[in-house]
Amino acid sequence: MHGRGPWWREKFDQHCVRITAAREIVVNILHETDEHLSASDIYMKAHAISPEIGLTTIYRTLELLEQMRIVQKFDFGDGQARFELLNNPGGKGHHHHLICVKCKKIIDYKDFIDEEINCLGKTQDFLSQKYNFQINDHLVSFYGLCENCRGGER
Amino acid sequence: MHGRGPWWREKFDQHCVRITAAREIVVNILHETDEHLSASDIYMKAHAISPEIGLTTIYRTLELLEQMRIVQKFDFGDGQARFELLNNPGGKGHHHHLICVKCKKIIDYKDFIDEEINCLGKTQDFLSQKYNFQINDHLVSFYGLCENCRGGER
DNA sequence: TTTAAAATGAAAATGGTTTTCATTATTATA
DNA sequence: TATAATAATGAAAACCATTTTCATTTTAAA
Ligand SMILES: [Mn+2]
Ligand SMILES: [Mn+2]
Ligand SMILES: [Zn+2]
Ligand SMILES: [Zn+2]
Repeated sequence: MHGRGPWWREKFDQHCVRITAAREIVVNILHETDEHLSASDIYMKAHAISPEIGLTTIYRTLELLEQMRIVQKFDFGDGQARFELLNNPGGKGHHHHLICVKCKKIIDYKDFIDEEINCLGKTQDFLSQKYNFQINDHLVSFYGLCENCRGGER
Repeated sequence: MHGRGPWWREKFDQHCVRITAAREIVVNILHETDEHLSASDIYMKAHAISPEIGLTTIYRTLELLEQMRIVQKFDFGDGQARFELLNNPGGKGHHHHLICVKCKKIIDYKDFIDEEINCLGKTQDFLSQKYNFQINDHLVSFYGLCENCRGGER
């Protein structure tokens, strides 16, 4: 059942990508947080662990991890990409987002997620037929104002 | 029923924002296209009409229009923001997107949109209660590979 | 070993977007 | 109408996340 090494090893192997110290550190950082970290967030955390790691490597690693479908990249509208692990065992699992447009607070939610996925599934099947698309992913986000930011705008 | 002037006039009035030539041109450009234009797309079109308009004004106008909820800003993952009119009479109306991650082709779809909106409505009501959020918008997008880009990857 | 390929960091370049600032246009006031 | 206050504008510069370049180091293959 269990392989030897971490869950993402086989994905590295499949893609003929080497498991280096820097890459391991990046995956671990993402594994240990439940925030949506930016490249420089990750850089700072990595730097605390291993100061010789460069920001460039962080960017390159994240792109690699994205290609291997180990991480997912998001734009929450604050001017920098943010990343989170995808399909990691014991992780949050697939979820959708609730985003405050003012303070950029992000809430992961799974309420009604099954209904949503079910509904999207139908649409997805239909669209992939109609437009001859190979659909791999979807994104559902709600935008608004969080409790704190609603203050002045009632 | 009908006011005097274009449909967006009252929004400008409400926000105490002046209707200037540049702003009118930007709205008209967005009105006449069914593409998802970037700021520099709009700049080029505006420049063809009225060469003295600066790119800065395009950016400022777009931000203003976004605040007034006349346009909606999107990130489709190609490194620049793209814009489309929101709630314009005779316009496309609310729709969702199908995006090719390779060539960045964007398809507007409304298939099953009612079911989707209905489903999302429930979630939205629930979330706004649970998290005390004022939800103003949602985004639904499918990501994948279009007909052309699927070629090598079957 | 020896050799080829992959990974890395520092520095520079890139490019979309924002800021600054001086000027011009519009509106409010006298 | 004249005058003052405010808003809008464009050019240039600054900003800043991300990418590219390039020389060096690490790793795997022969
Ligand atoms: Mn999340
Ligand atoms: Mn659209
Ligand atoms: Zn907030
Ligand atoms: Zn495509």
